[in-house]
Amino acid sequence: MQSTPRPARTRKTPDGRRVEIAAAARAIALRQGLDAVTQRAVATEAAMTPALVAHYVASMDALVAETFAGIVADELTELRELLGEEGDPQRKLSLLLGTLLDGSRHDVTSVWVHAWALGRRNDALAAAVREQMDDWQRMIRDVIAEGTAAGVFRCDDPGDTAWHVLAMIDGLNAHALVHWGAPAVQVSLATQAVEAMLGLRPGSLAAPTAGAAGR
Amino acid sequence: MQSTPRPARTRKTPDGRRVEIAAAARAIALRQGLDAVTQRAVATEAAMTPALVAHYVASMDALVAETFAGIVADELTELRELLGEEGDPQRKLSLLLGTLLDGSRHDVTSVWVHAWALGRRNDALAAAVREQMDDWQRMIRDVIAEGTAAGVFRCDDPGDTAWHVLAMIDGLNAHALVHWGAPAVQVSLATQAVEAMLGLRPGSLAAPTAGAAGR
DNA sequence: GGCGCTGTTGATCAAGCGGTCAACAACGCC
DNA sequence: GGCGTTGTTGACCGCTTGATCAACAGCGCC
Repeated sequence: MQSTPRPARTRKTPDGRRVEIAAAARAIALRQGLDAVTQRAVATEAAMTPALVAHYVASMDALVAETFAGIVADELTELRELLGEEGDPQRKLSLLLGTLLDGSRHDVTSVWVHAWALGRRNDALAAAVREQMDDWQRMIRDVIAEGTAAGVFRCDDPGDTAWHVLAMIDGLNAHALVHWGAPAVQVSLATQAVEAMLGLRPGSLAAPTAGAAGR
Repeated sequence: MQSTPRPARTRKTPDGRRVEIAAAARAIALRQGLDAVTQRAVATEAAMTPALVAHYVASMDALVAETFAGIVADELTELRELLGEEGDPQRKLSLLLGTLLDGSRHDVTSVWVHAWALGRRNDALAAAVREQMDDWQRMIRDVIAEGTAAGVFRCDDPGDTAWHVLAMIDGLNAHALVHWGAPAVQVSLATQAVEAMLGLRPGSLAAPTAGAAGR
């Protein structure tokens, strides 16, 4: 009847541990927020010792920054793949709005909001936030530029407009975190707004089979 | 040569102390962020003992919530006064966008972002956030409703549209916190978007003597 | 089958947090 | 001028955080 059955110390490869730590950090960030990514929380989640987490990570600030970057970069990749299947710029933009505003991504939005807040005291995180925001803006800018090149959109500066569209999406999602408004209304109004910014006829960006694009 | 000249204990009225504490908390929130409002930080700022802060405050969570509510409620009052002088709904809305997007309120925006993040673990703060967001939405809704009543705006649901406008403003300001984009471009695009949502002719919401409205 | 490289651990540290409490002392009242 | 009310204080407590380090022990290699 051994009271503490000796935790059966297992020995794994450094790369394996690093993967486990990253996965645990990501799970915690999505479930409880980026500020819950602490040495001990990650250690518990990954079933290891806090000291081991510290051993594999330069600093907790760095781990938080990497976790943030990983989450939002994957989200971007996912969306790029979804949009890649669509050729028409209008439908592509419509799909983008519909997907990002469908209310199924509260966890990622929470990570964004926490990152903006925590970036004030975590330089690595602040840098990662700037980098990821730039990546997202570029993606939207490319969609818009594609449309203007095809003569479908009319827009002075696709870069500026992309920033605005991104800010609108982030603002709506951040609000949804506390206000839980109906996604459908948001998509409709956002679509109106984007149509105006791109010189499109009202209604020409109608949602494509709304809700079909699962996460 | 007294080493510690005995801090000369002063005795003030409870109300006076409460005011001092509130002022210190507000200063810290605006200067360093809502998460820097700690017992010790407030005590240092207000030149008193941490224990005295604890004595006058139900809990630090409550103080943080009150500090947040005070800051953004004052901001709203200020804006209401500014808008009250203007009679025309179009110019009122234009003034609203121009003022809130002039880039001079990073400190308050930071407080908003921190509140969204911290609200997850501070129930009192979360409640205050919902309350203040509702107040802001009502203010914008009234401006829009005024315009629709006058037959100038065309809008299905002023409430929904107000939520959208507020989200857009918050998103743009949150972005400005890390992206420092040019305010002028933001105002221009936001104006286009709002015009579309209110069935206005492009250009009819042109900024009124841009930049004239000081803080 | 033993040895050593190296992954792993528990103990421990300083710092910072919110909150409590008995003791102190300023100020007004009688 | 003494006294009591009450605002104020320092010394704590328990807790959580990130980080360090000597010591331990798998696992592969010879």
